[in-house]
Amino acid sequence: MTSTPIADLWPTLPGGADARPEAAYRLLQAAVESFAERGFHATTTRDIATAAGMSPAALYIHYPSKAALLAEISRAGHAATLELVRTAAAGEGDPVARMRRLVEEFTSWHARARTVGRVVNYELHALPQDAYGVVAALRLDIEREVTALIEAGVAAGAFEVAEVRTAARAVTSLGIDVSRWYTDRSSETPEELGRRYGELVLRMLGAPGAAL
Amino acid sequence: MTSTPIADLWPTLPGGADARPEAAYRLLQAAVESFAERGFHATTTRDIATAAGMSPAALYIHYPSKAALLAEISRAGHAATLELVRTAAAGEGDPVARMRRLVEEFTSWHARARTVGRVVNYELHALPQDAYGVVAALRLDIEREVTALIEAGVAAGAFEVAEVRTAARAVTSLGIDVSRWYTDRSSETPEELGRRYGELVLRMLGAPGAAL
DNA sequence: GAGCTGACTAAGCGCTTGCTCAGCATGGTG
DNA sequence: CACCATGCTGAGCAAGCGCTTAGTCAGCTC
Repeated sequence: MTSTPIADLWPTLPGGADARPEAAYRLLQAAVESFAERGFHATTTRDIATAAGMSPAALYIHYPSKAALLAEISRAGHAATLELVRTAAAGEGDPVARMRRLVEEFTSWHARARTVGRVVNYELHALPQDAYGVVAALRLDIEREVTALIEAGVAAGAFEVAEVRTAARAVTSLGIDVSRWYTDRSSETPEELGRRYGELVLRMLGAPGAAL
Repeated sequence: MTSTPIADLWPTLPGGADARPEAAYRLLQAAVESFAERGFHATTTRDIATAAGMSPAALYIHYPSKAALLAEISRAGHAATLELVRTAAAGEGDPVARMRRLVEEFTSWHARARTVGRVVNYELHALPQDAYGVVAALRLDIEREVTALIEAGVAAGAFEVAEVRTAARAVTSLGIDVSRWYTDRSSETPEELGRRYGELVLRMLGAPGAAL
């Protein structure tokens, strides 16, 4: 049904501090797909449990509530995105090369993991307040990484932008919105899309010689 | 509470083919704000009716269902967006000038009318099937207008893009996503944001001399 | 003033929701 | 063998949902 690599976000059985039994993992997977397709409020605990091959009551053995499932998905999804952004921003090369890599991976992630991406970006309002606080902090960190990289590029004379914060918004915006519209039937692979968006963003930031 | 110019979308009493009594208008306004803030499924008919100053039963005198309210909001919002895009794309000047105006107005509309914009772009999955068909056709028309304008620019030698469809996606994507993140507390006015996004998009499309 | 209409409300129906609980099977341990 | 922890199910509860119904009332028409 879906090609989302959920396994990247939650290690299953073999070790790892937050490893979880297979049933809890199946519930996460079912919740991600239901929340992404119908939204949090339109998804019932019966939907999730049935998709995971259990009765509704079994859900409450592994998670205290439906909202806790959402919180865990949102937390892990944001943490993975921040990690991806940090790795690209702190990588090798000049600001132009690092920005290119950042956009390529940010974009292709939002295409590949679009089901997780939808939950992460469009179900924030359904999060319990304490979970929202955790997630909001992660989002701020992501924004800060992008802003800092643009500033580094400007300082190095590689970028030229009127307003760094607006440019940073535009960069993250482009990537996030991919999870809204990308589907199995899209003509480009996530990686192709990432490469093209990388080019578009470099030109947008005024990187000289970023042609085609 | 909100600064959304809902009045632009639905003429009230004085004439017009689709003029509607004040109570129906109040229900629309209340529904837009509730759907935008909490989402369609988390909004109850009691929420809407109370915000409009009526009992829940009064809603059903003016609209056949909660979903019909959403359908009307989505239809009118999409129609207004298409009109805005058509006007800008068919306006005066070369493709560069028209694209600049299109992005400026598309962006500032999504900032100004962000409550309507959120319902329009993020509650599509809650639409009844027939209403979805109408709206999907309008969305396709919007995409086609943008694509055609980019193609005109490429033909005139003013733009240079690897893939027209990808570039069109990026342009609309940037504008749509504004309705997700823009708030009262944003540091830029909708018009400032529009102007800056206009510049960013022209550079993204490879328009020569689009500096700053 | 009788008769009618359109906008509205109080009450509530039938159903679904998130979640609970008593009990059952399984398998490891003494 | 008895014991118990673990993972689960079937049945179901209280609350809240979209929507309906019967009836009220102001204002218009003749």
